[in-house]
Amino acid sequence: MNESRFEKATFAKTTQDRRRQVLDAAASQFAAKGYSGANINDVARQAGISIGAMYSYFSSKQDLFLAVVDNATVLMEEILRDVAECSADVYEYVARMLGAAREFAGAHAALNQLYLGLTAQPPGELTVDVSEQIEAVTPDILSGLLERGKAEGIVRGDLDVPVYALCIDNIFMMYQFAFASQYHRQRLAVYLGVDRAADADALERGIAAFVEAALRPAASGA
Amino acid sequence: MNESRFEKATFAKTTQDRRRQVLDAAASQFAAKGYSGANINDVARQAGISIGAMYSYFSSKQDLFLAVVDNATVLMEEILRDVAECSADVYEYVARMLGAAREFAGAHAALNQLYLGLTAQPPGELTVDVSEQIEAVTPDILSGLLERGKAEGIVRGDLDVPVYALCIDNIFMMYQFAFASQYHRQRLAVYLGVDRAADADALERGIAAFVEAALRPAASGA
Amino acid sequence: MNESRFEKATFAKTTQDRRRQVLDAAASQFAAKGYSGANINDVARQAGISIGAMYSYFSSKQDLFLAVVDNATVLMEEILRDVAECSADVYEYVARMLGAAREFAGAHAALNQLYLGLTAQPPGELTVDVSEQIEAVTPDILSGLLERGKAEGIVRGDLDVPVYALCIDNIFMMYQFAFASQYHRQRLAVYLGVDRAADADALERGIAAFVEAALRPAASGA
Amino acid sequence: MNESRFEKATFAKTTQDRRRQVLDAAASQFAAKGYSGANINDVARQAGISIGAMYSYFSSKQDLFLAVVDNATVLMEEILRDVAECSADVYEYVARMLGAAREFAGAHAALNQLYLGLTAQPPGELTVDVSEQIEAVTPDILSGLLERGKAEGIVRGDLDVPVYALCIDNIFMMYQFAFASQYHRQRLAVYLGVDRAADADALERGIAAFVEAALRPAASGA
DNA sequence: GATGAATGAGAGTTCATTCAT
DNA sequence: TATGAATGAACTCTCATTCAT
Repeated sequence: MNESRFEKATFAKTTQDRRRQVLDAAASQFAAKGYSGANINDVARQAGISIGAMYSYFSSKQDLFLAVVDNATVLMEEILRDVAECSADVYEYVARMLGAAREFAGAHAALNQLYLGLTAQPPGELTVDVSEQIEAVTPDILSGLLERGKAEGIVRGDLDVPVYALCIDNIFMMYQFAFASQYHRQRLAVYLGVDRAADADALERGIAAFVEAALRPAASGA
Repeated sequence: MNESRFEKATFAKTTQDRRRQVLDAAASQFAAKGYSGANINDVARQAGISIGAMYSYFSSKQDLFLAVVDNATVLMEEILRDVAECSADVYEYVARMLGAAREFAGAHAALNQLYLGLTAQPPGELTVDVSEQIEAVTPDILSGLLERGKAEGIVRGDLDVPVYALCIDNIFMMYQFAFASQYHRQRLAVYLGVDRAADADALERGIAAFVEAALRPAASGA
Repeated sequence: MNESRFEKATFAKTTQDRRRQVLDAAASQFAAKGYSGANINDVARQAGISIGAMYSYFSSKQDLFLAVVDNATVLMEEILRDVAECSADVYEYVARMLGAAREFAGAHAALNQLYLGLTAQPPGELTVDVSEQIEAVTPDILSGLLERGKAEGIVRGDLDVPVYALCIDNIFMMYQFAFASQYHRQRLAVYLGVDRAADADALERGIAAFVEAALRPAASGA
Repeated sequence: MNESRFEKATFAKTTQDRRRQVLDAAASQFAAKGYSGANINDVARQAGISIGAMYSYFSSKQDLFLAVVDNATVLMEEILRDVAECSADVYEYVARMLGAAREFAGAHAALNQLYLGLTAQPPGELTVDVSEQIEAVTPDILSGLLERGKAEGIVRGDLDVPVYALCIDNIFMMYQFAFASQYHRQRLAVYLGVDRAADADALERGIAAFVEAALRPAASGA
C-alpha cells in the first residue's frame, strides 16, 4: 500500500478511527504551525493517544509528517481523477476543477494549508521525499484535454500545450491557495474587494472566463 | 524610514556593510529553514557577529524576521515600480514582469524563497504583521494598464478587470515561485520536461503568449 | 490540597522521596542564592533529576519558588499551632515559641533563610503571591493569650493588645532570623559576645524575661 | 576616606552631583530587584552615564553594590549618632529612634529596602564584606544608656543589659523594616488593622510604651 | 501494545564586562 | 576620560525521543 512507506506496522493494525484521529491531529498541527513549529506531544494529546503510542506508529516526527502528506496526496489524486472523469472537455474541466479546489479547501482546510506549506518547503530532507509525490495526474489530464480540444477544434490550434497546461494549473493552484493562508486571503481582498472575494461562484466564473479567452480559437468569434 | 519599525537604533548606526551581512545571513537562514527552523545563533555566526550584537540590533527573532521581510518588500516594490515605468502597455508589462521575476529569483534567491514561505505562513503573530506589507502596487498597476488597454482597444472591452488582473498576477507569482522551491522546480520539469524548463526565454514567451491570448480582442484576428 | 497551587499534576504523582529531594534542593538553592541568583539547572542537578523532569513538575522557576514557599508556610503553621496548643498562658507561650524558633532554624536552616529572604523581597510578581500566604495564626494566638491574661490578671490590664502582640512577634521573628543570615549572626555576637551568643538556652531565658517584664502587672511586685 | 574602599580613583574626581546620581540609581535598582536581579546597564542608564563610565568608577557590579551599602551605612551612622546626642535618657532615646526610623524609611526608601535586603543576604562573597560594616554604634549607645539608667534608678536594676539592648534594637529594626517590604507592610496591617497601621505617631507611642514597661523599675508603681 | 514520566541537547535571550574610538 | 557597541558564557525553557512499567 502507498501509505505504508512512512508508518510502522502497528499503525496499520489499529482501528480506522484511531488512524483518522492521528492523521487529522497531525495535519491540523503541521498546517497551523509548520513542520518545525509543530509539537509531536501536542499532536498525540490532540489525537487522544499517548506519545508512546505515537512513536509505535511512526518512528520519527519526519515520518509522521510524510505519512500525513502521503495521505493527503492520495486524497487529492482521487478528487483530481474524479473531476477528470466527469469532464467532457477542457472548459468543463476548468470549471469543475475550480469548484473542486474550493470544496477541497473547505472540507480539508488543514490539508490545504499543508499542501501550500509543502510547495514552499525549502530544500532539505523533507523535500527530497515529498517532491517524489508530486502528482503527475493533472499535467497528463490537462495535456490530454488540450490535445483533444485541438483535434476537435474547440481550442486554438497553435497553442503550446505544455505551457498552456502549466499556466492553467498555476491558476488552479493559486485559486486553491487563496483559501489557505492569511496572505492569499488578503491578496484576494485587495484584488477584488471584500464583497467580490466572498462570492466564490462568480469568482470561479470569472476565472474560467479568463482561461477560456486564452483557449478559444480566434475564428470562433467571427 | 520604513525599515526601522523592527530594528533597534543600534542597527541603524552600523555600517552599511554590516547591515547587509546581517540581513543577508538572516534571509538565507530563514529561507533555508523557515521561521521556526532557523537558528538565531547560526544567523549571527554566518553574519560574522556575536549573538549579543544580534540582540543589540533586533530585540527578538521575530523582529529580525520582520525586518528581513520588510527589507525584501521594499526591494521588490522598487523593482515592480521600475518595471511599470518602462512598460508602454500591458503586453510589454507582462513580458517585462516575467523577466523581472526571473532576475529577482536569480539575484535574490533567498529573498525569493522567503517570499514564497511568507505566502504559506500559517496564521499567527507573524502573519498579522507581515500581511500588512502586501504590496498593493501590482494590483493598481495591472488594473490601470487593463483599463487603459480597454480605452485604447488593445484588450478585449468586455473583460473583468479585477479578475483578469488577479489571474495575471497569479501567473507572475507562480512563475517567480518556480525558482523558489524544490516542489515548484520539479513541477516545472514535469510540465515542460527538463530541457524546456531550462530555457527561460522561451518559457517566458510562452507564458506571455498565454496571457496575450486571454487579453486580445477577438476582432483582432478577423 | 494546599501545595498543588503551583505544581503540575506530574509532581503530585511522584514518590514522596522525590518530592522531598526536589523541594529540599530548591529550598537550599533559593536560600543560598536568592530567587534571581538561583539556577534551575543546579536545583535539578542537586535533586538528582533532569531539567526536563523539573519542568514537568513545575512550569516555571517562579512556580517552583512559590511551591517551596508554600510548603514552608504549611510546615511553619503546623509548628505554630502545636506550640500554641501546648501553652497554658502567654508566658509559657513566649518561652516555647523561642525554643521552637531555634529548633526550626536548626532543623530547617534553608527554609529559615528562605523565610528571611521572603520578608525582604522587593515588591514584584513574586511578592504578590507570597504575601497572601502570611500566616495570620500568630497574631490571633498572641492576641487571644494577651486578652486571656488580662482577664486572669496575669498581664497588665492597660496594655494595648495589638501593639504588644506585634512587639512580641517582632522579637520572635528577630530571634528566628538570628540564625538565618551572616548579618544577624554577627549582630548577635556584637550584642552578646561570642560566648553568650552561643548559649541559646540562656539567651532565650533572657529574652523571655524582657517580654515578661513588659507584661507583668506592676502590682505584682508590691 | 571610608567610601573609597570600593570605588576607583576616578569616582572621587567626578562632581558631587554625578556621584549622587550614580549611587542613587544603584541604590534604587538594587533595592527594587535585589543584587542578582539588578542590571548594571540599567543603573548606568538611570544615572545618565555610559556603561563605560560606570566601569571606570567601579571595577565590578559587586564593588558598586558595596559602595552603595558603604554609603548608606555612613548615612545611617550619622543619624544614629545624632539621635543619641539629643537624647537625655533611654526613654527619650527609644522615642527618638522610632521617629528616626520612620523618617529614614520615608526619606531614603531605597536605602531602607536595601538595608533590609542586606540583613537577609545569604552567606557568600557579598556578605563577607558587608557584615564588616555592621555598625556597633547602637549596641554601644543602648548599653550605655541602660547602664546609666540603672545608676540613676530609672530602669530596673536587675535587667540583663546586653539582652535588653538586643531586644530593644530588635524592635527598632523591625519598626524600620515595617516600611521596607510588602511583607512587612502587610504584616503590620494584619496586627493593627489598616487604620492603626497608618497612624505612625500613635504606633510609635504604643511601641515606646511596650519598651518602657519592660524597663521601668517595679517600685516606680508604688 | 500502550503509557507517560524522564531525558538532555539545544533554542532564544540576558547581562557583566571589555575595548576600539 | 567617556562612550556604547560588542562579546559570549550562562540562564530559562522546549521538545523529539526513550524506556520502565
